[in-house]
Amino acid sequence: MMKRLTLEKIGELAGVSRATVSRVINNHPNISSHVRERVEQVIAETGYQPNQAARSLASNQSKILGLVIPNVVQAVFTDPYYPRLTQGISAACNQLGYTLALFLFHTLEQERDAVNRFTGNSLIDGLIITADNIELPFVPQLVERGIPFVYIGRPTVTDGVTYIDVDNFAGSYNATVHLLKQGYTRVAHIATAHNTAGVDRDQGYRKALTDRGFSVDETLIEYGDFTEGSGYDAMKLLLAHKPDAVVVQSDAMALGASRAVRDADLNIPEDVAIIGFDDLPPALLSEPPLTTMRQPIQRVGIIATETLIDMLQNPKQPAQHIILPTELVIRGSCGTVN
Amino acid sequence: MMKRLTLEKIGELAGVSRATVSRVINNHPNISSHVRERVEQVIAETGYQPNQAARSLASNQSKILGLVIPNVVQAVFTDPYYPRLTQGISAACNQLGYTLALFLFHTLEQERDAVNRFTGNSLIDGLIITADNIELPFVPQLVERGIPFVYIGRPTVTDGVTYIDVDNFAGSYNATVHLLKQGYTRVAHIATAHNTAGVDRDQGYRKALTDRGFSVDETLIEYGDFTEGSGYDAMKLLLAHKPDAVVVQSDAMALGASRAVRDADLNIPEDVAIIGFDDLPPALLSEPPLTTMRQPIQRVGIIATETLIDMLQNPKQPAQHIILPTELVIRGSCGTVN
DNA sequence: AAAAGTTGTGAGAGCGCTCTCAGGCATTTG
DNA sequence: CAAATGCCTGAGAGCGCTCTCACAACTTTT
Repeated sequence: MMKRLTLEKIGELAGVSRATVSRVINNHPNISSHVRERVEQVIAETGYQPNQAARSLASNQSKILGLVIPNVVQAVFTDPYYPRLTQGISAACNQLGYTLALFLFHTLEQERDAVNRFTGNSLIDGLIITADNIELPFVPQLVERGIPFVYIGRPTVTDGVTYIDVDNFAGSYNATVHLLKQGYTRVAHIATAHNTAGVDRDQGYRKALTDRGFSVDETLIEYGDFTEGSGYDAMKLLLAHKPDAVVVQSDAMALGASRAVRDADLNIPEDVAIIGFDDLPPALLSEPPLTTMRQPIQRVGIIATETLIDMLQNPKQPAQHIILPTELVIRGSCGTVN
Repeated sequence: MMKRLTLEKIGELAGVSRATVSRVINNHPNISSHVRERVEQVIAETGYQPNQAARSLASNQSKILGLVIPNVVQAVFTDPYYPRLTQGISAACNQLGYTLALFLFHTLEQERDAVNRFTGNSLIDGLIITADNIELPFVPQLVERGIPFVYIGRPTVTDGVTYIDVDNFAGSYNATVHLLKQGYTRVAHIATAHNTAGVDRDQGYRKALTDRGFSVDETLIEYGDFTEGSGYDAMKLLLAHKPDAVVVQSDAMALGASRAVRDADLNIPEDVAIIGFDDLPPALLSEPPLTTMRQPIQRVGIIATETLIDMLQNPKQPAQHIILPTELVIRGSCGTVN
């Protein structure tokens, strides 16, 4: 157990001042190359690591980013969406020299005074907010307190908020068009409520129908909450109206829907074709494999992180709205391939 | 955007010194109650939050715990195990006033010099290490450098290492015994290699057989890697040897195994009974619902966190080995209930 | 009633870093 | 050749806390 090293000690060993060592570590220009080399050698030999707390205090930045996942209860367990997103964020953090702190809320109280954990205590430099279906009460508060953050998804109030989203409208539109082009005429929809992604996807579905000369039949639209079970229930209801295809707003619900179809002794895709949304691993394993609209989830995480760090380094720039495209992945459940 | 508050300013407003305010915040004894009240009132009115960096620097502890999940690539996406564990850890952190930092490794290089991120930079106070199947190269290094940590699972070298594990041996033993008691005579096993949990479960399976007078048939044992696909492959191989039941080391593999059974046009549990391990949500949704050995995953996370924080507060105590029990959850796939 | 112990508070020295400022030295300019 | 400019380095002042020490004001002991 060796003694704790400080800048001072490294400077002593290298025969320079603390300030110079600091410059070397922070890659300042205007350091003579032989001094830089000597200092770097001493650092390598001693395995010196700068004290983060002292750095934070002196520089007023912690190099820690916070990832906020509210509403943990349902989604996090069922859906590989969050792990995948986290994966992307973590990768970007590692690469850019940031540490990732995870904030899950387990009680309403924690959610309520969450803002205080991020305010004026120099714990985190910025936040990545993910929200599934409930608009967070603290998003406006974050704006008000001037905490830098990016939002994943599209918030209801977009003013001055930087967000990263996928093109939900186009994704749903294209999925629906794909089915229509195959000749399906009763294309149903399992939607979700209370979230902007769901609204956008719903509009994409409707627009596709009308664009291709179909009218929207409200009895062919049911709502779920992104869980497998809700997809099952919704499909049960839809089957009464004899759809020949269904566009589902998530893979998990699509899997539930196919379970309902099987339970009704119908076949996929012969009796009912199904298209999901997400392209998470379970989609591939279902029988038949699920056709789905792929979201670049991991990329969303990476871009969110990069965008946030960019905001930190260049404040005062206007809020950005980044929309990433989706991609239709055709597999067995939509009747195009056999 | 109000001015940054400091202890000094709060003291000024309350008419006391910085030291006294610090005492109030840290709940020191020997403060007169009227002073304490006045200070607390000022803090409440101003919304003052102590600067974490300064605290860390002065007190030499960051109140940040690190969660290390190596080997991300495969498991994290497929398996709700990690999200669930994280959930438990996060809950405990929130409750005990710690912040949770997440460390995922995305490259071998990151894994290799991970230790340095935790050493002598006062970033984290302690670590929670999870490992799935490969023994981490840095566990001995952590011990050597004196970084406080708890290990989730059982490490291969347990000396001086505090770990939290579930009773894998008993779980697997009891699952096997349950099938044997039902009258199944050719009970197969889908095991895993290179991890202590797998070894323990394998031994439990074998012991159960011999205890009840059966001999171990090595052709009835195949290996997977915890993924659905590997369970499918293993079961395909096993079916050649006509098992009438199978004990599987994870739910994900059990789901793969049931897919293989269905693909062979056999029925569960009539032709082959299945018992999984974990009791994660998908188990409930499979057809028939999966009988499984439940692990208290979330509790493991909570206890790991509590144990770690206890170690931080009381160093010098001996390493603890905590083993939590498992519980058999009987559903449709094992032929006991219809 | 003097000595000893308690309790509550303030002063002040760090913790290990960053960053401004000033100055030494070498190089360029008028 | 003096003056101006640029490059490199050190000194030193914080950043906002914690924690020891000292001491004043009481209370208890002898």
